[in-house]
Amino acid sequence: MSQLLAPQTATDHTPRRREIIGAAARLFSERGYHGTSMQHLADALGLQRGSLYAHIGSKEELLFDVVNEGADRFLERGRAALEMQAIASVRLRRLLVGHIETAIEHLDAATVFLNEWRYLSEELRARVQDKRDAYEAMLKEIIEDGIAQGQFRPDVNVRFAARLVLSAGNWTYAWYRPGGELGPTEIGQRFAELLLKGLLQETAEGDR
Amino acid sequence: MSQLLAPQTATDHTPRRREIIGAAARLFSERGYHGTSMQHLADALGLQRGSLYAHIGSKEELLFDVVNEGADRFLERGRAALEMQAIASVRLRRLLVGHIETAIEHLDAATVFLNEWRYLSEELRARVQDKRDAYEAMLKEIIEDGIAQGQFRPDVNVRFAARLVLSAGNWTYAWYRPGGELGPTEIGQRFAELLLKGLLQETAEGDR
DNA sequence: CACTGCCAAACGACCGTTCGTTTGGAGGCC
DNA sequence: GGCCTCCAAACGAACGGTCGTTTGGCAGTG
Repeated sequence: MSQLLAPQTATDHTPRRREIIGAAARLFSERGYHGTSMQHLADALGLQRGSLYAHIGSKEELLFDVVNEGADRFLERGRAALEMQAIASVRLRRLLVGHIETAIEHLDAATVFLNEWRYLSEELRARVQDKRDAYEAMLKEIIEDGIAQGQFRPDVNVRFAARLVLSAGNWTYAWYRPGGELGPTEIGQRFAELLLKGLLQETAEGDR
Repeated sequence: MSQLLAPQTATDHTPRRREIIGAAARLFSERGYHGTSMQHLADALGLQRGSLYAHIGSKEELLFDVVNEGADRFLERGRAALEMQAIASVRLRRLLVGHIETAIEHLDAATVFLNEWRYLSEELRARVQDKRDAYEAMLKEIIEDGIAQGQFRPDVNVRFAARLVLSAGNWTYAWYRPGGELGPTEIGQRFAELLLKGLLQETAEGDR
């Protein structure tokens, strides 16, 4: 009965399977999907190659689990930002901070989500693409609100602004290394600040 | 004699080898390095697997050629922006526009440079890392100049600002598809505009 | 006794690389 | 022109090894 109420959200993965997905996330992010063999994965878990197939259907299914889980985490945070009762800049800030927090707190899964999803077969990739599109739509909606409310410049191209925000968040995995001076939240705040206010001094108008 | 004057710059690759590197760039960017077999590459060139080894040393050497060539193109453009006689915002704009132009005009090589370089062996990867560091240093220098000259906000963190600019440029490969409405130059200009001026209206001061 | 979780072995396919040989010209010499 | 030499380019078979996946059995637990 409670299964019916939570049909898709609570992925009914057995504990052992969750361990395997976690190990796969780490290996896929380090070595890439094609660079990771089932032997690597089995070694990391201390068992034989073939034994994995008692828990999973295929290597690709494993990739999908990692990628899909990553997508869901971003979506969840995005939805929270979208539904805030606040002006656009605050919601945008929340989205970007949430994005970077998610990317860093689950660095392996986020890396796989961003880098390796394209190796999914067409059908599975399409399901991930839908979630990406939905996320981007949320971001655009916030930016459009900001323009309509007169808080953002009226001449900004919504699509480009959204891409810039996503670029800031999506490239994090490429340079972030644990143990840095700043935590995920502070990193997100600083990027949001820069994106909102820009590099130029407000008084400087010498630029074209 | 003239060989001695240009010892390293003019990569002395035979024409056939250049074809192979080009095909490798395309395949590596599409399927990933580990997802591309020598059979794939041979098929794309219309010859046998083993015949490739008359022209190249190894698969990894091929990856290095693609990645290194990509790095050199970015460096060249960065140097041009750094040496401009102009205020910081103009030089920053030039760097970002050049970056995106390079990324799009050589989309395959740029994708491989950004995504697949980490699969190089330690020694080769280090040589690429040096070029990346040099490029980032150029960008930081421009930003520092902008602050020193009073054109950029004095409170911007140089490292973060540089990362934001690089994020904008480096994520391009992930969404750009040929045949869009805007060309590389216009895309770079718009990103630069957004990064310099920010999203907020100048009059809006309600945001913390 | 049934069930889980894993092992050990095997499957055919494909991996990157090596190697001896063949091919089609280009250039020098009579 | 006819002949010989040389060479770059590619072939096609083979190397040892690894790939992802399947299968049958066995020990341990409820």
